Amino acid sequence: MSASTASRGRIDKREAILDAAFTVFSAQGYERASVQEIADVAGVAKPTVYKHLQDKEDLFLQAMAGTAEAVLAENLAALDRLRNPGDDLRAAMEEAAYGMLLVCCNDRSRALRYLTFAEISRFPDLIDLVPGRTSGRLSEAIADRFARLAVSGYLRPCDPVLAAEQFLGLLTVPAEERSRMGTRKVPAAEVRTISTAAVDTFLRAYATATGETDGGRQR
Amino acid sequence: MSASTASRGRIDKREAILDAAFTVFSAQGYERASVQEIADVAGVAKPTVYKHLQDKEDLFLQAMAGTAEAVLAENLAALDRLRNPGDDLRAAMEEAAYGMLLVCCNDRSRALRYLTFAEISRFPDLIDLVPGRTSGRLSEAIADRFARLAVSGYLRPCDPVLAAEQFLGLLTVPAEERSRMGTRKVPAAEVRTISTAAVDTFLRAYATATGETDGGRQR
DNA sequence: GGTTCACTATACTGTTCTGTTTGGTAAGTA
DNA sequence: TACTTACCAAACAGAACAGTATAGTGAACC
Repeated sequence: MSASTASRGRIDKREAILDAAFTVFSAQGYERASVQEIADVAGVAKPTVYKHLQDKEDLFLQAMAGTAEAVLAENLAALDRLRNPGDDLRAAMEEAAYGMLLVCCNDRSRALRYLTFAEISRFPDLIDLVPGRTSGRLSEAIADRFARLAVSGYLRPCDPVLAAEQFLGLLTVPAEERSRMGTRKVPAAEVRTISTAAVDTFLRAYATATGETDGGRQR
Repeated sequence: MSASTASRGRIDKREAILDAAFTVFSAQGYERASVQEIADVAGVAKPTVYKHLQDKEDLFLQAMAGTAEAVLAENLAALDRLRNPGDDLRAAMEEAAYGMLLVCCNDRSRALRYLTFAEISRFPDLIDLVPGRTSGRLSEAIADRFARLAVSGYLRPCDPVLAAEQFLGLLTVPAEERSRMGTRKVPAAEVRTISTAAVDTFLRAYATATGETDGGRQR
């Protein structure tokens, strides 16, 4: 169990390096982050990093792409609650919204967003790599759900793409505002309140009588 | 009119330096930006920069604070249209929304936002300096307007702070999504469409019969 | 036993940057 | 004329870092 014997796995060092890279990059930014520190955090020597990844840029892009993929998967999992809304559309939307907002508020997701903003001008490839695979894809997926709901008569006829973007706006902006740029941990109860309010506002604007037999009012 | 004779103003070199600093910082990021390049862009020698500003950090923070102040002023000017909504609340909101969204979409405003995200972890002071003075103050100002409108019976009773955040979400998220991280110039007509849609959704959710005698429907 | 492979630790090269210093120029004031 | 103030261009010291090279270790395989 000594340190040297712990050179257990072989190939998964690459994973450890990419994880450490995302951690260090998100804490320090691309320029300030040093490959040596990433190696230290990964528990690996610097030349090992260069054996697995081409250079610092490659390291950064791979780490970002991997994290984006993971965050998107979490969001889509939460959204899946809307695939079979059942007879209570509001309840289904609230669950999905709460799930997605929890994902958006967690540290990794926020770090990914901030890092993308930070480095987009130096790495234009990030456009397709990150927002294209997270907010963009998520927005499309929500639009798909809304289109179905409109066809089924739960929502009034509307542009589903715009509706999806607006829904995300109702959801994320209040949460982002209250997190004070990630320095304040938004408590789960507040996340719940925000997502409930987002669904309420959205349904007041988009629900049909069919979809909201309770009349679209709440509380 | 030679270059040397152009050493016209004395004190406004500071202004030129801060302007150049914001330009270079927003293009390169804090770490990558070099003081030498900022001096070149400002048309000034490097030691002159250090005569006016303490060090690179000071240079950065002053440039950010100044830009934040300017952006907030533009936003508040657009919002002022809501101070006397007149008898057509929808028209007033559309004008205010369009004005604010134009500000949010311009290059300087976007650069300010992205730079803040980028450097927030290295400069925690930015929290009070930038979002505290732009989105935060703007959100408060909108909440003030909404509170008045609710008291006057134009909007239904609601939490004005949350309503303001939601309104900003409806407005900014669709625009941000379509700008593809600032790489796509959103045409003015699309900005108009987005702001109209934001107001429409907002009023469907928040307007009273008093406020929208046309029944809250449009098109 | 010998070879290969993945790794470690350390050190080196070349570059880049900050912040300062030096020496000199031009304008404004007494 | 002498003095001050603001500026310039160039060079400097000190530090940091990317990426590579060197030398050595331990396990797996033939």
